[in-house]
Amino acid sequence: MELGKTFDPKSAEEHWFQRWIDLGYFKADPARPGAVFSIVIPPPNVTGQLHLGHALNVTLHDVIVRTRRMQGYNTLWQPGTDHAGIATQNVVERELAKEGKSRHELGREAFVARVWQWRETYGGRILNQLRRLGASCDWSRERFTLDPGLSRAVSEIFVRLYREGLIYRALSLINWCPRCETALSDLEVDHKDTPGHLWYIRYPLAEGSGAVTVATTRPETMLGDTAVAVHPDDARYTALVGKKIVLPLMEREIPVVADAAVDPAFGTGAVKITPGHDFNDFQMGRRHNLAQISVMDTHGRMNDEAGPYRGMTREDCRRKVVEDLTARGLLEKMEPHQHAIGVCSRCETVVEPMLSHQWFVRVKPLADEALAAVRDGRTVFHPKFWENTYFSWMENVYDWCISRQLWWGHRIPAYWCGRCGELMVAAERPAACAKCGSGDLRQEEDVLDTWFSSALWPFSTLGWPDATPELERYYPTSLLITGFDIIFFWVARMMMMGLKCTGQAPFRDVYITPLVRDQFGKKMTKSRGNVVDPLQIMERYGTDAVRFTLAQLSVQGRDLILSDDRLAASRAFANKVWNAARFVLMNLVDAPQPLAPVEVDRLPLAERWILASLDSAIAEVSAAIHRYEFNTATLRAYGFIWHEFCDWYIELAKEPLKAGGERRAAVRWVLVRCFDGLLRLLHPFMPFITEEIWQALRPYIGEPGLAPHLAIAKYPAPQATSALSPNEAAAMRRCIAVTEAINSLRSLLGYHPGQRVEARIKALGGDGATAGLRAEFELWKPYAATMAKAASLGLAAPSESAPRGMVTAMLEWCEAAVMAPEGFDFERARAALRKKLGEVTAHHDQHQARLNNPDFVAKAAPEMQEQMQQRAQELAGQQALLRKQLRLLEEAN
RNA sequence: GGGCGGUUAGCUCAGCGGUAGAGCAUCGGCCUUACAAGCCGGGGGUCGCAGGUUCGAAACCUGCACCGCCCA
Repeated sequence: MELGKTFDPKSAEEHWFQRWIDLGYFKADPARPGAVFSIVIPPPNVTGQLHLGHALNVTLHDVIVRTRRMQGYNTLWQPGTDHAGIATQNVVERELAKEGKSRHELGREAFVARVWQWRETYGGRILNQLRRLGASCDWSRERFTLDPGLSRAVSEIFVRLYREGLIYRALSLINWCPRCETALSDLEVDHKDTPGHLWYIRYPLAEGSGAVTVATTRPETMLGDTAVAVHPDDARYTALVGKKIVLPLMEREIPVVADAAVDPAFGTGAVKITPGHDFNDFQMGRRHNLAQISVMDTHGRMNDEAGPYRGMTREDCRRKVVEDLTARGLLEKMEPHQHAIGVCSRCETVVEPMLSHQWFVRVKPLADEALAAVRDGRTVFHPKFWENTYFSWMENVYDWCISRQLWWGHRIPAYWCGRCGELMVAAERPAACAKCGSGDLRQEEDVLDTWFSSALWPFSTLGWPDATPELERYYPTSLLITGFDIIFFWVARMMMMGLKCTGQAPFRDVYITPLVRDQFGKKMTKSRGNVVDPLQIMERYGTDAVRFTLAQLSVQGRDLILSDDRLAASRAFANKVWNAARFVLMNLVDAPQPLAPVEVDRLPLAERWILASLDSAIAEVSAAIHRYEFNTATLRAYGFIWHEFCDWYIELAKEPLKAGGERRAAVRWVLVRCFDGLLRLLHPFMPFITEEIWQALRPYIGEPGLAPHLAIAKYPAPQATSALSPNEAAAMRRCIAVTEAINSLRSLLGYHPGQRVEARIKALGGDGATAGLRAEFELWKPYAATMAKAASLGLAAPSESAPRGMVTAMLEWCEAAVMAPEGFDFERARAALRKKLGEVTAHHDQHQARLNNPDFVAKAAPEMQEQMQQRAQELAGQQALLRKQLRLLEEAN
């Protein structure tokens, strides 16, 4: 089979992915024996569209999963999506709005049906995009957080936690989004620094003519004030504590209280207390037994408690309150003031702290377990420093508000008796009230926070609470790969719930991916407009190149900056692999299928060298993947393929291929063995191009039980490491160094690339060194001669001086010389030698200075001193030779 | 305000106690039949700043500056 002149990523991507799926290669089978590798995908939001964060995340997943699969692990990669309560409900509501309808007109049941319909139509989009990246998930196991099984897990754990007192319902102050009309958890509120004002308002004392001035950023909430507070040690206000104040506009009497939480340095040191609309005030209110007054409704409009301001929006009310206070001379002043405003992370509406009845998880006991699991190393973060982030959150947890006033989600399994008001929490709807026996039961309207169900993902997807074979086999999972931004939202909560429900931490390792930034180092956000669409760059560069680039830029603990240059370089690499494959296949046209095996130990040096290099690449790449050092892994694979295999071995293979016979047969076998190995090594990073090439190469591979496709072929194992001795490896390094030196001289002397040159080398270090070099030189001389286009390449005796007209270059252990062409301007060569002499001299002086330092002699390790001594001598020798050569060149012309 | 990460060649990053590296870009020479998405060669860095530890620091410690992020 011949490969086309260029690789067509598009057709290969579509073709091979479909084949792999059709053949069921990614299906997990719990019954299969062997070590397990399991991983769950961070379920993307059903409303989601692929962004670079997903692309990176999925690429790294796939690299590991494909590697493990090829290594023979029983592998499960569990895919799916989450239902994204608020986001999805918003999308469908917007759709309805276009039709001039609201969800309330539709009613709950019809609306939910409509959302399901939306989900059927569009919910698979993000997963299809992940497939285009080549994600080798077990797609037959796709799960959705609202699936019956996963919903059952939600009810089950809800009831369990409720019975244990870890879930409770209470009237409390929570974050409320007036636009989404739902409660939010602390984590769903973003704090934005916003320029605002600080208003100084005079609150008159109930008795006498005095007043106290309070400073506030939210004057409209004064309507709900139930106290004024000062610091107990604040001498300015000691006399006021315990006095009454008449709250302006509302004309209500409120007390002045002393509380250590007041910052005397803020504003005037006296603050208004609004327990119904501020978290700090809520706490303070509890300490002082203050009334909690809510002055707004669920839309963020002023309610009856706001008296004359009833019906106004928060914003209008603020203007009116300020106006009224000004009119009464109670507004002392107004200053610009920067402060953090909480906004809904979904819709950016300013959230309102609101008093309401909600359901909460008592997090502390769960967090303690989750903390312990990371502290004692049951779960390990990579990079390790992310554990600090996890700890800091876990150590400062608040109870988690899990109820949402939405229609799309898991409806809370709680029921009220219509007759006696009894509350019952049960997985199944009770037939009758447990207390009075009435059949008039009403289910809680609220649904659960989406993250509540996501927290169960690693085991709910495997069938929990049933003891399924999947749960038995694949839980706990091996690894979680995700971004740092959801350590709190998701990782922490999975840890808590996993430990609570199963007694085991849900994953062994947590790899935190870098953050993808644009080429200017900026975070990609919709508002900046610098979001790059991965599908577009996949079209432009090919999916393999995009994947390779993302993996290559994944350095632990560093952000990832994506640029066109990098992508282009990866595409060039794919092209290189493709062309190398064409070369190999071109030379196999009439070869037997499979090739007859050869005895590795009896192969020539170059063959054993490249096979051993492949082995070391295999070892290093797989070790790097194992340590989650994707950058190291890709660079090593790249280096081997481009610089060892293509630059050297392919070039050296050309001559024996031309020669035919046994030499050709051996080289063919080595080419196939190397290419097979490097394709297997590269497959997890670039699955499509490698499969395409491997299919063409496959007939020549002689392996018992060879897999039909690369996707499930065995991971390459070292085979020839022992066939190359350390001495031979060093010999090849010397061969390469000599070649490079001669090529450098060729360039200096202005030779045309095709022209052959006369060259020779001479060992430094006298007769012994020359004799030592003699044997290996005969072995690698043909390689160096080929690679440096040398018509002749000799090894000179130490006493032999260079013939007239030869120009020399200095290596650490030898000098290499090339005959200059007719009419060459030797001044250029002298300049090169002088430069080299300068370098060597500087270097030598550096060593000598060190050796002359009495402290070094007294304190440095003896081996180090010896090493330095030796090095200095070598450098001195090189200096002397360079000077001699310079002299000779000057005489020559 | 507290914390975390970063600062090494024009760019993106390795190196993390003993001769400063890679890829890309750049410059010079080449269409040498696998590949010009290529080949050969070259240039380019007082390793953010200031102290300290050490015989020796890009690397370890302290402080500072700047960039980015998280939490309050």
